[in-house]
Amino acid sequence: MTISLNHAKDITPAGDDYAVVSGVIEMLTEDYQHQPSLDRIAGEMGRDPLELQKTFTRWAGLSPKAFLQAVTLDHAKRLLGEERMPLLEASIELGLSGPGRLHDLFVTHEAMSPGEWKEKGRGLAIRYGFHDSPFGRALLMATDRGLCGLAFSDEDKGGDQFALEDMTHRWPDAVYSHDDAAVLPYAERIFDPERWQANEPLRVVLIGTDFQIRVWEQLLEIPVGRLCTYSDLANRIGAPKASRAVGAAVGRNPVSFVVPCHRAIGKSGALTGYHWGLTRKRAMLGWEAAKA
DNA sequence: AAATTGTGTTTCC
DNA sequence: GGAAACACAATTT
Repeated sequence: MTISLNHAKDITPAGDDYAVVSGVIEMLTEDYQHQPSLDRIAGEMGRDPLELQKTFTRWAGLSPKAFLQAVTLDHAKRLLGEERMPLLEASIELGLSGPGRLHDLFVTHEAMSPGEWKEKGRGLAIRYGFHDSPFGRALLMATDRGLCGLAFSDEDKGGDQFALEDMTHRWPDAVYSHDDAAVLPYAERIFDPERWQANEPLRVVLIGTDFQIRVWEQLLEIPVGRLCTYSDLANRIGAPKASRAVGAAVGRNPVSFVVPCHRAIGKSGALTGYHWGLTRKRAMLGWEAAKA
């Protein structure tokens, strides 16, 4: 029995779609110098070329070939290169420097310092749930004040259990309750670019140290399709030599994707690490390149 | 290209 | 408090 339903509207990947697509992405980004053909890719993965291309295109919004061009290091370098000279000035001119200004996702955020967290955090209720996303199975967490966590679950890396523990370990004193329905609106809103509107702001609660929050706020100023180096971020928070510390803070961002930690790269243009997998970071950048 | 040194912040004794 | 670990970067072999 094969699945013959053909809902063109349903973009959400089902089953092993994400596994297939991420496999392709991995292959392409590891091997982009050889510019492997579609047939070759499909052969390697034991899939039908036509079917593979359809799946990939439906999922990523661009063909494997286009993706190959879009997400190689060349792309990263080009984006960075275009911005290089005017980067500091341009970023300010675009109104990026204003405190809590508008940004691409129209996210309104409020910060919770560690002190606040310690006092009020105990007993703070966090609801969480799992939903499919363009980047695989996502774990969302929310307080009554807004979204506070977004993670991803991979079957081969511990699945839901691992993702959940990774997140709950960050705020051990909170009270957690499983409630898929409660976070569904967030899932629908976050992964639909059509709804990134000012009249539909997304409320986010940032829980972290003072330094981390400064870094995360800077991340929020990076527009879709643009990249930023760790040292740029360090400069913008007024700690030019702290790029390494910035990297560590970026990596600890609890609200993955919404706070666009995937748009931070090394100064050389190389894509550095990603908490939820480098492949997913590439996928996000490719997805955004296609939307932007 | 790889190893080395200088870094700031957080975490874990 | 101090050491070790980091999603970095600049400088040396």
